[in-house]
Order: sequence, then C-alpha cells, then structure tokens
Amino acid sequence: MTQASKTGKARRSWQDIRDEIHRRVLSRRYKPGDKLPRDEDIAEELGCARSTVQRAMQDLNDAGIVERKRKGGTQVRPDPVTRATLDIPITRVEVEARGARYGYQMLASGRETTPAPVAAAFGLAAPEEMLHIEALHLADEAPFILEDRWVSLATCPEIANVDLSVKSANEWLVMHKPYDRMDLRFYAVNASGAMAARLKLREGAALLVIERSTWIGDAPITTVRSVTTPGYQLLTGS
Amino acid sequence: MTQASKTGKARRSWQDIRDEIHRRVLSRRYKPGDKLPRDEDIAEELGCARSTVQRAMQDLNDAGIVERKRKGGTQVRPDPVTRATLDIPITRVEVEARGARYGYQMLASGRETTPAPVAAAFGLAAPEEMLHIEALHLADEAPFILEDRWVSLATCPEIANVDLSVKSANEWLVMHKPYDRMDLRFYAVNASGAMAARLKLREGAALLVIERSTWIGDAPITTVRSVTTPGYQLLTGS
DNA sequence: TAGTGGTCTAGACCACTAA
DNA sequence: TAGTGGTCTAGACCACTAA
Repeated sequence: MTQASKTGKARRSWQDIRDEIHRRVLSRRYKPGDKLPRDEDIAEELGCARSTVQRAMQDLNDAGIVERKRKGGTQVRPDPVTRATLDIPITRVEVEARGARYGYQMLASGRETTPAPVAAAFGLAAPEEMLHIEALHLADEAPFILEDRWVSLATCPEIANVDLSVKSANEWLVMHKPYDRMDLRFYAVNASGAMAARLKLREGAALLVIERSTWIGDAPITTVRSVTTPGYQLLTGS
Repeated sequence: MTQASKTGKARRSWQDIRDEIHRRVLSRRYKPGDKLPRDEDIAEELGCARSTVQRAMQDLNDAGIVERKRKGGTQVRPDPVTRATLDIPITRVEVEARGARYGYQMLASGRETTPAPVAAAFGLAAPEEMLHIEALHLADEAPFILEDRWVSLATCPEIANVDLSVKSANEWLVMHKPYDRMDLRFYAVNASGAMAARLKLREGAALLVIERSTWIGDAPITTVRSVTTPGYQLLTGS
C-alpha cells in the first residue's frame, strides 16, 4: 500500500510537480540563471519518484522555462521567452470552420527554374527546375488566400501526375508527403497591383503573409507563400 | 542483462516509437479518422514497454497528430493541422540579439477607462480603470516596435509605484507577474497617421501587429498591441 | 461496468559533458 | 572520469467514458 493511499491524499502528478517548480521560478525562489537542485533532491523534497520530476522538467524545458544539461544540471533560463503554440489548419478546413463554402481555383501551373528568393528559402546551392503553382482559395466565392507554391520535382516526382486544378497541392502534400522539418515566417506586405487584382482589393492594402517551407531530411519538399485577405488573423490559445 | 544489450542493438527510445507511429500515419497505414491499436498491442508489436508507447502517444497527441480518449482508444486526427512553436522574446533581448543597441522611450502613461476593444480583449463585463502606457522600443536609436499597453490595476496594484519611464512594463511584468493563460493574435495593418509619425515611416505602410493578453486565473493582467516596423518577421523553427 | 488511457514507482543502465 | 540528466521496464493502481 502506498503512502498516498494510506493517508487518502491524492498523489501528485507530474503536472503538479511541474506547476510547483514553475511557481518557484515565477516567485523568484529560483531566479533566472540560477541552478536548480538535482532531480533526485527535488524528488526527495517533494516526495515523489525521480522519474516524475524528470517528466515535469522535460515539460518545463520544452516550454522554455528551464535549460537542462547532463552533468551541468538544470538552470532557470536567463532570458525568459514567451512560447506559444500555433495551429495552422488546411485552408479548406479553416474556411469550413467559419461556416463558409470552400472553393479552389488553380491560376497557373508549370515547370520553372527557381528564382533567387525560392532557392534561398530552401537553402539550395544552385537553382533547380521545380513545379510552380499559383492558386486561389475562396470562402463563399470570395478570395480568401492567394497561394504561390513551389514543389521540388526531385523530391516529389509523383506530383507531376496529380491534377492540381481540382485538389490543392496543399491537400495532396499533407496526405502523401511527410516532412520532418518546417520553417515558418509571418510578415506584412502592402498588396501589389497583381495581388490586388487577384484578391479583388485595393492596391496597398496591408496583408498578412504566411510563408512555409518543408523538408524531408535535407531534401526540399515545398515552399509556399500564402497571402491572406484583410482582417485575417492568426490566433493562439494556451 | 536486457535483450538489447545481449544483441548489441540499441533499444528504441520513445522518440523512435513516436516516429514509427508518425510514419505510419503519414504513409496512411493508419488513415485520418482510423482507430489505432491499443497502446499495449503496439507495445507488444514494437517490442517495448507500454509506458514507452504512452510517452510517444502523449507527444503525438500534443502535436495534434492523434486524439486519445480513455476507453475510446486512440484515433488519427481527421483534420491534420500544422502545429508550430513560436518563441517571442522580450523586446530588449530581441534587439540585442540582432547586435543593435536597445532603447526605450515612454511616450505616455496614465489611468484611463478601458475602451471597448480593450475590454473585449480581456472579456470584461464592464469597463474598468486601468493603467494605459504608450511606449517605443528602439534599435540603434531607430523606432523598432510601438507598444500600446493596458495593465489591470486591480490585478497589479504594485505597478503604480514602478517608474515605467526607465524600464519597460514588459520587463517588470515578466519578472513579477506570472500568468497562466495567454492569447495571441497576429495581423497586418496599414500605418495610421499617428503610427507613421511615431515610427517615422510613411502612412499606409504594411505593418505586422502582435497582440497579447494575459490572465492569472480569471483576473486580467495586461493586454498589449505591438506594432512592428517594416521588414519585421516572426520566425519559427522546428 | 468493462476497457482503455494516465500516472506512479523503484531500480537499472545509458549518454552525455563539466570539471 | 564522476556526476547529472535521459530512458526503459514491469507491475500496480487510478480515472475516465463508451457501450
């Protein structure tokens, strides 16, 4: 019989341990840059197993609260960062979640040599021929997101046989091409004449741009620049 | 002696198990919406302990790949999402990381009643008197971020005694006010006349805005709208 | 109410790396 | 090279919740 069941007091979970340590960091009992006690000592102090402390610490490490090094021990991160989790759904799902009808229009598609910014996004040594697709995502018939995408034909030769005028490259890739690295960039642009025409809005409007590049190993898969429409917001919960 | 050490083959870690299951999802061996085998069966198949599968599944769950329910089992999320982690450092640290000199200027500060958008960001039932601060963060003497902040005096009465013309409210809050909930919003705006004047740029320029609100329990702490300067990008690695 | 996931524990051994 | 974190395992018991 465990001590907890003897006393009738619920055992503390690793989340409880994590919260307790987090409180100590926030209350400055453990200050930024400070070294924390060893997991084993914290376990003894809080009356739990070392593995429970380890699980709690792993979470605090992932959250950017502490920094852990073998032999070096655990220390409170000297430069606090705010860490947030962003969920970026497939555009179709996003539109449907707003209760709108989703539509998709391929504007252009063909093989082209990567221009400098695209080669740079992928970190390519030399330009390469890739599949270049421009497409529009619609919500209730109105332009929603303008997408400019490059897909590596070396990494994804099968995509040459997919009819991208019906289904977006986004959906095909999500379903068929696993990636293990992703880069995201968010920034604002003034709508160029071409963007304004395609999105049916005035030139110069401030638009949020989401750029995403993915790789499998060192092989580039796709890089896409999604230009959103006015009022578009990226939201985070936590 | 374990089987692994007998054969000389490294035992698989929970990350390996996670990757194996992830591969199965990506290769559509487990399709979106499909129910996965029980942890115990996967453990047996892959030759590891159930707790190792549990750890792997916890990670896949956090990453939005699968959805788990007691008794209901584990299923592949029907709507794949791209989940990314964003680190937002303190502005001073961000400026210094770019190798620039950090500067801070308080533009205005005073008690005011929250206007509708601020009350809405906090989910307040009624307007409230709060501390309102406008400030400018500088990089090498040039405007970098324009900050418009409201701090709840009910939740943070101590801040009334802090000299915010020297140190930013951001830094004081990070060090003294733990929060347990945060909302983030990102969007683009055209610079208004007032913004353009303060940031020394042309009216209408497209600017990335970062809005953040924090709470401790149900009590609002602060809400801040940070207007960045042209060229500013939010980046994610993973 | 039976079945599945959630968590804990103790002990073992491994893998880094500061000293 | 000694010390600290990283991970595994087997078994136990708990906590939800679909059926």
